[in-house]
Amino acid sequence: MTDAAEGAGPGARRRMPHARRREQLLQVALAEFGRRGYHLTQMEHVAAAAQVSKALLYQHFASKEELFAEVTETIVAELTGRLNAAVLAAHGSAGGIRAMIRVLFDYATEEPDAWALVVRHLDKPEVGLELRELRDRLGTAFADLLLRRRRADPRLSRAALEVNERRARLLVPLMYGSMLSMVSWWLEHPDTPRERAEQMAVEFIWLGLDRLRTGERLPRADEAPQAEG
Amino acid sequence: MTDAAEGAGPGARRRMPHARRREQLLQVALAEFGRRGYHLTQMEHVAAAAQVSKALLYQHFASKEELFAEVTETIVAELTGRLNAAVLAAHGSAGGIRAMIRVLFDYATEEPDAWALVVRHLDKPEVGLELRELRDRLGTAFADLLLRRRRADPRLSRAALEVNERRARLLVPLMYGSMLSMVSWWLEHPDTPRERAEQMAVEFIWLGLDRLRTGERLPRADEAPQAEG
DNA sequence: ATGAAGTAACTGACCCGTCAGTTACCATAA
DNA sequence: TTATGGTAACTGACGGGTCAGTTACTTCAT
Repeated sequence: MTDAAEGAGPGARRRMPHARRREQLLQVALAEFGRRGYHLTQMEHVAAAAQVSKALLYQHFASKEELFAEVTETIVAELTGRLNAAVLAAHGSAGGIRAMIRVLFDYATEEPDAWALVVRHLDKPEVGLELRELRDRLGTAFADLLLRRRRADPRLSRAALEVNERRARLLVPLMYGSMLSMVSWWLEHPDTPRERAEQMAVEFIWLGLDRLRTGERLPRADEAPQAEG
Repeated sequence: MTDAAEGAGPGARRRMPHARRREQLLQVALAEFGRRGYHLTQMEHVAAAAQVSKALLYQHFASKEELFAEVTETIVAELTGRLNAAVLAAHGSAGGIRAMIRVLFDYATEEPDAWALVVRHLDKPEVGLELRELRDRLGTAFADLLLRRRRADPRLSRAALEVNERRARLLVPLMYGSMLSMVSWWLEHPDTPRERAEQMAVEFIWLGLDRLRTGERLPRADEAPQAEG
């Protein structure tokens, strides 16, 4: 992006100030890690992609792990921030769902490498942990959003609220999984219009969420329910 | 399992016939790969876990890749088989959903290492592909199940059927993602009763699926729908 | 000239895969 | 039963390639 238009001259792109170089390296590293995953990415790949020697890379980052950690931290911070902002700005839970989904589609489109890192390359156990934390943090925030109005309702007893909370927490992985899965699917099927995919996800999740407010609602009986008790 | 009770004697467990040893090695390799993922698992780990030399391992499997491929192939075949059987044996789509979810919970409980391999360790790109194929195969089968009755309905035009099909395919990643995500979440929260998690997933997905038969149904308007058009 | 930006060449460790050699087991004959 | 030879299961030790991280040196801006 910024690197070809940087130094103006034809082959004269070298000798950047420290901070700018660091930024560039982070960007390049993100792309490499995103494309190949942690283990298949070598420090030399990153250096070569930045048209720089490996040693220089090590003057900016003490180790491969540190570089990777910094990259993922950036991603997680960015994505969390976007989602939080979107959810906070949205009106009610339907708007919140639509906003979250839109953020995810946007992010996956704008930053495909970062997205790949988030959803596919969990090979580094440490990162798996971090991402699960991200999911849980988002989940909690979202459950809070859903329950905000109910919490403010003075008619609801503390016990009833707790039941609601537990239900909401159970719904979180379902929503989260559907969203991620839908985005990934859509990326692999570009012929499908994004609007359709988004709308489908919103409605699917919204209907599931509906349970939270309307209470239990079993599958219709018109189709031989479950065979066993 | 069978290895401690095998040779009877205290330290006398060695020298198995070819086929049995091969089975044991596959089992051990599955556990190792499942726990550490492909790249962090070394052939020596597998050999050591089987209380055998690395060289012997290489007499059964030509390479690390081949060993891994054989392991994953086993898993995919097993899981696909179970799911297909469950869906075929179930009555209608509600039963099908419940059956699929039950299979997934069972499998994750009985074979935690295999499960980990399926949902977490996608670091080998090749395996990621295989698993996406698995998902697509299952998705197609499931969409077929859902549409079976509609296809047999002579009143539905070919065009109407096609719309249904397209909708069904869009729903597949949503269902698939929710199911996997719910199982993974439940494994991390053992205090939640499995029945609750299962039931929640069934209802969530069932409601989402409901769209397929009832047609479009937008989120309720009681909550300031979406902000923009 | 001074120091920061940058590199080529190098080191050490790790790990896949191999090979020469050893051990347990089994068949057949004395 | 016991000796003998054949074979399949098994191992220790090492070659060879790869890759994270280092060192000693050069280039450029001010």
